[in-house]
Amino acid sequence: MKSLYISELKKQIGEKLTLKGWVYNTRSSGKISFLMLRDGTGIVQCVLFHPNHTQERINRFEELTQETSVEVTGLVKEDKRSPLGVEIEIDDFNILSKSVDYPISPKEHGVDFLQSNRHLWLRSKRQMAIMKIRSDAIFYAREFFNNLDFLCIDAPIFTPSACEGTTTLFEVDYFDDKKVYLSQSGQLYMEAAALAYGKVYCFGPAFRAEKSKTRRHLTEFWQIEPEVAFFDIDQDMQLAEDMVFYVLQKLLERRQEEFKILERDTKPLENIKKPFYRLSYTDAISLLQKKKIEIKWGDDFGAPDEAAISEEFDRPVFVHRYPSEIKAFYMKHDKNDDKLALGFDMIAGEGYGETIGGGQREESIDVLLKRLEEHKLPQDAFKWYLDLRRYGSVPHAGFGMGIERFVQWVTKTQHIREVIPFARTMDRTEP
RNA sequence: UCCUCGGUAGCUCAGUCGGUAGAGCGAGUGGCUGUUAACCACCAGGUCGGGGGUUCGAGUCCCUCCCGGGGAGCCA
Repeated sequence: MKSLYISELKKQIGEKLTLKGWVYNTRSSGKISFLMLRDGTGIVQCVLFHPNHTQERINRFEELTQETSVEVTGLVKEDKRSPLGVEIEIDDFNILSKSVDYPISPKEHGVDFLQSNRHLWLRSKRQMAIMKIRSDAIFYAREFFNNLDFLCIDAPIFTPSACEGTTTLFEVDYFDDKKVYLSQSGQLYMEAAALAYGKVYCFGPAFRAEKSKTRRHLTEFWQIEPEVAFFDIDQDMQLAEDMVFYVLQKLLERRQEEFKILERDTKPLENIKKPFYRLSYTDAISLLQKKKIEIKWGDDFGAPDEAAISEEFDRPVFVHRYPSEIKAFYMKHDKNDDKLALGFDMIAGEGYGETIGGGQREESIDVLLKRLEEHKLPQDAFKWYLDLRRYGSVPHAGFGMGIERFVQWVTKTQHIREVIPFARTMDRTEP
């Protein structure tokens, strides 16, 4: 007997085959029983019409509790009532392993309970849809860079120092009383790689010991970080725009069904066109002041400010050229105004704030040495980084996109914890 | 770290003025020939987060600790 996945059933009408999976739910109505079978690729309804079966099999059907693993043999039939278009007329089934008192019912649950049962919560329809979109977002972001001949260069996770002095790092005991830190960004290493190979990117986890307890923060998240030699800030923003647009189009093409499960209205995403808006920091401040929001030049944006900016536009906005004082030491300053740094953030639409942060890096060793001093950073920790400016330095730029921030926006999910398989937050590291 | 909200049945919650603990869902049992988070009937299920205090009497008031949610700062 052929064994197949539920996602392939539409091409199998009239075939007799075996499906392996788990019980999503059962229903019965007198002489007819229904089994919703889940196998990770989809959910299909299997029908047991009692008059066609032995009493033993009908009794055995009663043992199909939620999440029992089971093997079902039957005929694939077209059925217009089914959302899938097909259903299975059961011949026989075989219980592989029973599931007793499965804690997650198909009804409502609180965030705490679901997070504690994340290992099981992942089996639900909604989580399945989110994970498929996440998987595709990663795949297509990588594909975008591969298509442009970028090299994927992996950055280390153990790092000797901070890439931004301000953020908090997780400290790890290394050998012989040595301390290392979990990487909060691959950027510095991508700069080295860009000067070696021109166009590079990395995709990996980032760790930040920020004591943030919000629906937008994780202590462990994944980001994709390209870096390009001879790029300036404007080319960098263009690259970010092209990447976001590319991934969006692919997701809209491939994941309509998942968006439907998530009840995500895709109109706002479909309406997004190139070019995205560009807004200088200075103009953004005026815009906020015009909206009677209390903010002055030199302040950094908070989450409500970002939301206020994004609601003025029907597509993502790049805010660029921030005051250098609120940006990292490695950012190149604007040659037209030294108070400005050539950095940008991309603010996604619909109230979802900063999704991308990037900019042009300082390539002069003299300027960089001065900056390290100003930021009170230890020079010896950045010795190798300074070498990049010693041996054939060139202008270069890059950015980092938090994949969870992106997926959260695209799926319009309330909590960022739902868009990563196993979330790590300030006070939760289980399961 | 600070602000704020919460912890009552397996889950989601209600519980008035301090007076002896409730619902829906889920589980279980029975019924129903097409159900889509099915429906109908019946039924079991409680250390009211922990500790202390006030009171004749505390889920309810006070103190304290623990746990969780949301937000600020910071960030992707």
